[in-house]
Amino acid sequence: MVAITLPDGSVRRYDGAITGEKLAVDIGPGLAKAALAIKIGGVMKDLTLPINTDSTVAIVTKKDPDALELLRHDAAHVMAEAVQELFPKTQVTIGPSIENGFYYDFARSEPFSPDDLAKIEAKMREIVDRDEKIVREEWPRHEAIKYFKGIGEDYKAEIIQDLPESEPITVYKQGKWLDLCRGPHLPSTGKLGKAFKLMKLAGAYWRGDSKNAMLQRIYGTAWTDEKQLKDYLTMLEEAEKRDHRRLGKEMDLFHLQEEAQGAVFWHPKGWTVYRSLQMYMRKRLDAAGYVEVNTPMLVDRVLWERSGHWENYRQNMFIAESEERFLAVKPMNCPCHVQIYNQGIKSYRDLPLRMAEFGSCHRNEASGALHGLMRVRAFVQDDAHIFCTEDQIKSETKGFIDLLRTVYADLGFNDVRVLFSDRPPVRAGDDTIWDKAEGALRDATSAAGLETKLNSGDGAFYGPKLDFILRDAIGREWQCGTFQVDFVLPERLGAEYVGEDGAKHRPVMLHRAILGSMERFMGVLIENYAGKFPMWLAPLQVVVATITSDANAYAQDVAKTLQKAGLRVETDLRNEKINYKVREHSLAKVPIIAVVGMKEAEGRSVALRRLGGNSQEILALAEATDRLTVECAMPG
RNA sequence: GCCGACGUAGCUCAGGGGUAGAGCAACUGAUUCGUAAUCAGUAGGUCCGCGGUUCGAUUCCGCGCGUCGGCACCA
Repeated sequence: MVAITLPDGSVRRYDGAITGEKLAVDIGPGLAKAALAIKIGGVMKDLTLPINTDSTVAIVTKKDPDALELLRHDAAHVMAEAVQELFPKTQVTIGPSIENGFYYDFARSEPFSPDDLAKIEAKMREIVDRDEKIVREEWPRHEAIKYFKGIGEDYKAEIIQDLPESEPITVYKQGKWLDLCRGPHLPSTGKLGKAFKLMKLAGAYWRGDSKNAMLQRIYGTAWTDEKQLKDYLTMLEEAEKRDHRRLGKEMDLFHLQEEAQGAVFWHPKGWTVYRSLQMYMRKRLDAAGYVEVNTPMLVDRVLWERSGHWENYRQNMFIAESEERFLAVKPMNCPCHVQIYNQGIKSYRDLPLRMAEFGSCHRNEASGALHGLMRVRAFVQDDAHIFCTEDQIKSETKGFIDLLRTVYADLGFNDVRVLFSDRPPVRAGDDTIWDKAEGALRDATSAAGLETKLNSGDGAFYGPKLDFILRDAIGREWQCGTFQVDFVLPERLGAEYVGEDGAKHRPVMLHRAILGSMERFMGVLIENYAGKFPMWLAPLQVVVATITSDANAYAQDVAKTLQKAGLRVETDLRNEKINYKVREHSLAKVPIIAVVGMKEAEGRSVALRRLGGNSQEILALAEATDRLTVECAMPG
């Protein structure tokens, strides 16, 4: 007797083993048709798997959110079959489901062309129409290796060889085609449906290692129905519209050019936003008890040797030479901050010392890594180092987390995730120090009530760290803030303080940034707001636009009044219709258009039109000035 | 760095072995208008760079540079 418990709590009993397929038929013909897989004890399995022990199960249909993963994995298989039908000498390697879709990596001597994607997609639709049954088989390991080697699938043979002995070797057949796969899969290719689309071609290293061969990856997206597919494609279009590189050009914020790869030319408007952001940060840092410093960009190699950067990070440092001295352009500010700390004798009464710098750093990033503002070679960190005692780690960690949350909230980000990275394989400092550092950070985060996810082995070479990842308006994640506990650098660079006991002690250094890189954060802000900055950040806050040239003098008066109140204002006195002006400044994302015609001039008023709205508010000039001043005030 | 695609006016893009094209923007003139494009005209090019093939290359081929999409990297 096998007792099967269904999600509604009802129990069905069978004499022998039962498959999900039969179970679904038993429950009803509708379900039988819709069934894609079965969850046994919450684990997704094939519908054809015999169940011979008492189990709690659920039939999975496309309504189940987990069905998407199954569907996408099948899409990868169907694509692989299509590719091998069209391009017989291609080897298949791996093809998982991923967020929003799937990919498959192929090994083939000739590259796929973008035109091939359309052919492959058409072939995939044929395979779906064929509605081939998908059948699972378990093969003896040696036979499987022999088989895959025999048909020239060396990568598959390698995968099998590396699978643990305990793992059964399973093969899924769909029609004449088969693939090594752990499963589970849909019952037939027809169940995939046609809400998929091949998206792009890319290179990818075998097993993700740059020492290995480069394979050809084809990415696709797949959904349970056409509407979802269409929504996803629309979302991509929207994301493209808010791409910071595009908006940077459209809004005249900045540009990049090849003579300064990975470095930003900030235009007046972009720099206005940048400066506003920086002024805001200074205000927050002042309030949180930081002091600000500024340190050299070019520093002799000997300091980097002492700090450990020369050993651990030289490849990414720009080097300069002068009078037989080797200088490095600083990739980080920490060693310089320790130099300031080391001037004079520090007492425990000086701690914690919170030393901030908008530090201009250069890192020689791989050319292929560069990406607009998001990944640059020259950038400014909102960096700071907190020198403190071990006892102060907890309260300083908490203080930092509070500050970070405030800043993110002010900038419109409320969804923040935190990763805890522990010791990396290559590191400075011995294990006792690492035990201490990791322990201290762990204690501090739990004391601050911070939930973290472990990111094993990803710490900085001098200490464990927290990474703060925020989610933007369209759901994308950006790693911005960081917090690192460091017992190593103070030691290497000889930082000390005199304790209450009169003896010398080592301070702990907490490296921390909230925005991370100013450049990158600007990119994140542009994309998050789609260029429609909040008033206090907007490069231009008000345009005073005239209806007729008779109002020009008054418009200039209005502009001057608003400017005196500290607002960023321009006038538009051009001989154009008001429609034209409204359209142009709306497209330029100016938050307020103050329209003035003769009526306003005579009554000393303005007609305010807000970005995104289509109504006007007529206010006396003095009142408009007061209100706008309040609205444009920086938070904090 | 690796794989692939791309590089044409300020911008977005079309074109193609034989004098280089559009829209928007710019400039000039007319229009003085009440909340998302007034009309007319003018000007604008090393078709990324260097080589090669060709009577002739912006177009075809090779190399280089850059950009884009991924991969790897991101202390």
